[in-house]
Amino acid sequence: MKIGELARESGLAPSRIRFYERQGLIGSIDRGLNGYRQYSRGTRQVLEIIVMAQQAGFSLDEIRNLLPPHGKGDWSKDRLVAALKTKVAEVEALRRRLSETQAGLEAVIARIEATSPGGDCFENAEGILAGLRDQTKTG
Amino acid sequence: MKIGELARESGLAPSRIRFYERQGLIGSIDRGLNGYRQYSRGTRQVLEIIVMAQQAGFSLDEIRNLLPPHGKGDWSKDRLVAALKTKVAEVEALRRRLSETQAGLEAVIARIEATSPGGDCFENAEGILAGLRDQTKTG
DNA sequence: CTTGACCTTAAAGTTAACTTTAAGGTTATG
DNA sequence: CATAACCTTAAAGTTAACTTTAAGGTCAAG
Repeated sequence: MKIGELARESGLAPSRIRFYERQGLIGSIDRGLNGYRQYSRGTRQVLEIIVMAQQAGFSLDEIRNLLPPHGKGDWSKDRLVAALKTKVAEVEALRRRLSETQAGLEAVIARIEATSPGGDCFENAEGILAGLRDQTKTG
Repeated sequence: MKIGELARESGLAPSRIRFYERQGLIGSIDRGLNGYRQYSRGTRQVLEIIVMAQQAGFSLDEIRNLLPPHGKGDWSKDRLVAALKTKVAEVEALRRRLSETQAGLEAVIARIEATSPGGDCFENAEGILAGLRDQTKTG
């Protein structure tokens, strides 16, 4: 399987696949006589794992450290679980912060909609500021 | 008030304040005879508003469009409310996605911890992949 | 009058995760 | 056999939001 085909199947641009190779996320694979990369079916799965991990919020750096050393197919279960748990905690924290942000924004909207139509800039500004500040401190 | 003092009060680096000026987020202000920037108290509030808006997920570009044109102190209330509502919807969507991600990660952790200690790489890999895929599609 | 803490500018550097470009070799098709 | 559609590489460009650097002016203290 050449890179173009892998690209079509995985939905990633060829440049992106080569980039992942340069970054050490996928091993440097076989080449044909012409120098073209020849991929095995497994590579597609590795790519899918990378994309999934990215969606879960892992950086490429983190993913590289989680992926098994090229050649050896062996994840350290403990390391993997630990990393996943850390990431869950991070996601959880981010989620909470977003909830606060959302509540804050909604409060600000309510506040603005309640102002008299002709209110001037800095009255509004300070109201908004106060609203946001309360929310971000409290929430 | 010179830039260093404003920086201390606002907690932002001087370079960051100058950067905001270059980006048109705060107006080009008065200069002393020596060429030093002279800030009024109001600038600090503008900076706080910028930071708050950033925390709410607005990009500097968006903030620039929300902030009143320099000199004129007048927000268009409707434009502001519309932008805030759009942002709330975006935050809401992101929050939902994070919930899914979190559930997915937790499911994957449970799955890994349930595997036999000697499971090999690609069995695990595919299980993880399947778990993540289910979650990201379903959730 | 010199030292150090400020201030000024323009321009270049940083980070992540890629993409684009330039320059060239290969393969399939009419 | 020409032409298009592939493939190769290294290097430079992209974006956001800044920071850092270089080179220099200003100001207060001793």
